[in-house]
Amino acid sequence: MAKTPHSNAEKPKARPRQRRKDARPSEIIEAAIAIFAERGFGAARLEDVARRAGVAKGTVFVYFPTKDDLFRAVAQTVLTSHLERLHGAAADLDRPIAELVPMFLAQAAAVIGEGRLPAMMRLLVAESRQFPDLARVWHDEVVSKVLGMLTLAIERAQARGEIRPGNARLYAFSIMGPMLASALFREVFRDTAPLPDLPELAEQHARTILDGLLLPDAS
Amino acid sequence: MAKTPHSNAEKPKARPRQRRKDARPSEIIEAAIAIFAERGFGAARLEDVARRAGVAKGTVFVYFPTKDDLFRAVAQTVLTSHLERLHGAAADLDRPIAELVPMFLAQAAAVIGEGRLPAMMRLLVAESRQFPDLARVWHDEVVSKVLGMLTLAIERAQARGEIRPGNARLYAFSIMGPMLASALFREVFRDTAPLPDLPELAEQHARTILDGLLLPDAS
DNA sequence: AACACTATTGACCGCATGGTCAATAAAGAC
DNA sequence: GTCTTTATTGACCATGCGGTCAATAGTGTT
Repeated sequence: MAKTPHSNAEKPKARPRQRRKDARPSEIIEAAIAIFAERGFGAARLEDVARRAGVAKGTVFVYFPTKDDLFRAVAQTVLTSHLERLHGAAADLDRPIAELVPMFLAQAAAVIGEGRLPAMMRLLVAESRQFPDLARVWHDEVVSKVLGMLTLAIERAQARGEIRPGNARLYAFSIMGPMLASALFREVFRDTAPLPDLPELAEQHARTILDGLLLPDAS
Repeated sequence: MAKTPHSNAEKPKARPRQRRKDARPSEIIEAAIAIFAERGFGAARLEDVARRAGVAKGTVFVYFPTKDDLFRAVAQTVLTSHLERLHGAAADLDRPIAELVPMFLAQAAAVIGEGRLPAMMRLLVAESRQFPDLARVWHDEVVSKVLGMLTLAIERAQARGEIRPGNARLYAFSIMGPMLASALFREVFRDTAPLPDLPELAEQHARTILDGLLLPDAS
């Protein structure tokens, strides 16, 4: 961990102090998201968060009494930012499953591809033991809801005779699983492996799930 | 983090010292796997690892100069223990895909359900940024190989006209994704949600992937 | 301009824990 | 039994970082 030789050729700017009580929390949270995503919760230093937020270390503690509290705030922020998008998709569960699945997966690809959800997933996976309450909240607010929506849509389609009988919840796993897996894949192997193209995966997986891999036997 | 009131009604046994140079490393690694799995790398204390291995803290450092080294040893151990099983499965890539996929998924369900691979996955996901070299090794030794085998099997089946054309690597994601996702799901939500039954998922997902969700239109 | 209020600061503290090492005692040689 | 070797120990050190707080300086008020 060699440290830059400390060349004080120029001081770090000493920007004049500013008072912006109400802008601070979100700025600090934003910085924390970046730092946590980069180093993980345990290895992240609050001083780095502070610097990134353009603030002194003490200021962080003014708004978040504890590192844990900051992490909770981060999780909560990312969560709510995604909840809104989720509510939007709650409509049209009764459309034909052959339309719904591709839409669903394309949507998932978009969310995963752009936002900070994958990084948050990584953090939650990493810290689920240290913060079981956060795991629970995310489960109840996101995972369970998404899974529930999908399951419901599937059951309705089954009732309509569109798709095969079978455990609807497991079908939901079949549908979502590859998207989640590839989201984490991208996080973990970002610099190591060729990353799967999300929209392409979404599109092909939708077709696969609906029609199956097998070609009709032409023999 | 209240500490037990330190009732020294009985000392921790003071077991007589033993010298077993060659048995130590594996014992320590075993203990480390347990502790890391339980608390994560960052939060794990080497003293706990030592106690669990029935050894003094200093002894750990005799065999593993650094906490990082211990983690690497842990990752390496779990890796090799799974590599053997992998080689076994390398055979029969040319069997009909309709047999291969269910076998593959059932195998995956078994490995995930019993061993310490899910915990190791969690650790790797968590620490992939701190230990990019480990991420790379796991990718090259496990992920890439599994994906490669599957991809190859799929391409051959395509050449035989068994299954649809399409990006074989993404097909591999479609096949494995749900198993990986549910492995992590179980790790993260172990105490929070009803856990999907792995063999059942494997079996149903195999059928879904092969035949698709849609029923032939009987209208 | 003087003042009051308080957001902000950064030097400081304490603790937890990774890491060291001189002392100790098992195990074997004789 | 005595001696040698060295695996093992646990008290100890050093450091990094979470967390505190008296001092400081924006900002609005008069």
